[in-house]
Amino acid sequence: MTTGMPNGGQNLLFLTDEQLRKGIEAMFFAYRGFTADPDRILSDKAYGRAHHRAIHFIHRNPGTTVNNLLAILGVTKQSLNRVLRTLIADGLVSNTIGKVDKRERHLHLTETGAALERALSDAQRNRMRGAYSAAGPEAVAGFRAVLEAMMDDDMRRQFLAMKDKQT
Amino acid sequence: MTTGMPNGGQNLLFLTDEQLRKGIEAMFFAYRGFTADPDRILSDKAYGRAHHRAIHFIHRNPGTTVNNLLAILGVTKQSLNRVLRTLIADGLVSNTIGKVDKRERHLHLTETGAALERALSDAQRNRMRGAYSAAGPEAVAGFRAVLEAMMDDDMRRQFLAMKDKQT
DNA sequence: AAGTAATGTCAACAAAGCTGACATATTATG
DNA sequence: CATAATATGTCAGCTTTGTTGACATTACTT
Repeated sequence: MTTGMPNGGQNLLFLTDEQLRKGIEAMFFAYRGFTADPDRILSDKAYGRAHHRAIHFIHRNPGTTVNNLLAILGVTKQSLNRVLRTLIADGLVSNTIGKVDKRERHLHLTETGAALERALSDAQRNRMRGAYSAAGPEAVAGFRAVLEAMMDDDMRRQFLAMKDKQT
Repeated sequence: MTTGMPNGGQNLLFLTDEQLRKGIEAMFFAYRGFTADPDRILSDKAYGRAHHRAIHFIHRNPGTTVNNLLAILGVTKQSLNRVLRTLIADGLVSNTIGKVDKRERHLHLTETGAALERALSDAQRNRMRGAYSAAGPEAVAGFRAVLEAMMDDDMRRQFLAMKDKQT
């Protein structure tokens, strides 16, 4: 509103420890809300948050390789494999050998997988939509700006790369 | 951005599924950054994120009872007890019998506990401060508004109650 | 042909959540 | 006062999801 300038000096006046602490607590409580709806859906189906993340990013990056997914999720291949194995066995994810490089496996959601993805993301988007419209459009821009600035550099690159791909 | 008015109708136009999805992903990646620094500190000391949360909220609510802490953290008493037991055994948290109700135990950080709390929250505040000043003061207000709107009602009440207590 | 890369898998372990059962004080209530 | 409810602690067992380390297979690169 006021200046819009990247003026380091003035801003610091507002960043008391108390304010920063409230920001920290807001992240904590909000993240709980953020994951609550999908968690409820998943608990019926013997899947957990790890499955949700895999499904989400396979949906976002159809045909992604395992290695790419590992980089996005930031877990070990053993950990991801455990999740992926059940999703493939249950017919939610398909695994096709790469045409150019046959070592790679390209991951896609099946119809069933896409249906679960829709259920999960509908729930999560509903919450996000509610928060966005309660807070107003200016708030949304601020929200996104702070979150983006909070990421590690690597993650921000990942995040922005996905944006460029599919916006 | 555009108008600045609390116009409900227009806003919905901007809330495309894609935009909502980007918000969801921003939360995911930002939360990783948010916890990264404390996690690094804790991994040296055989403590985890659960210990961090307990320490944080005991610091914020000195003298809190176990039941109150359970409500804030949203875990079972068995789970909290495991964490609390080690913190007390290690001399980071003290446990005093209530004066008015002798069933209650009031929790405080010891000197050692407060020192660890400071290390942890310094790291986390530094990240938060960086994000805030990168994003600017308007963004901060928006960030907080969206996060608050994203919480479950119970959690929002907890969150605001702590604000009122110690701002 | 040898080395590197991508993937998968086994085993063992740890953190942190859960349920259920039960014990001990202490307080509240009929 | 006797009984019920509350606050806390603890044991045991189980689940999810992360970790290391080792090793195999296939395919690409040099």
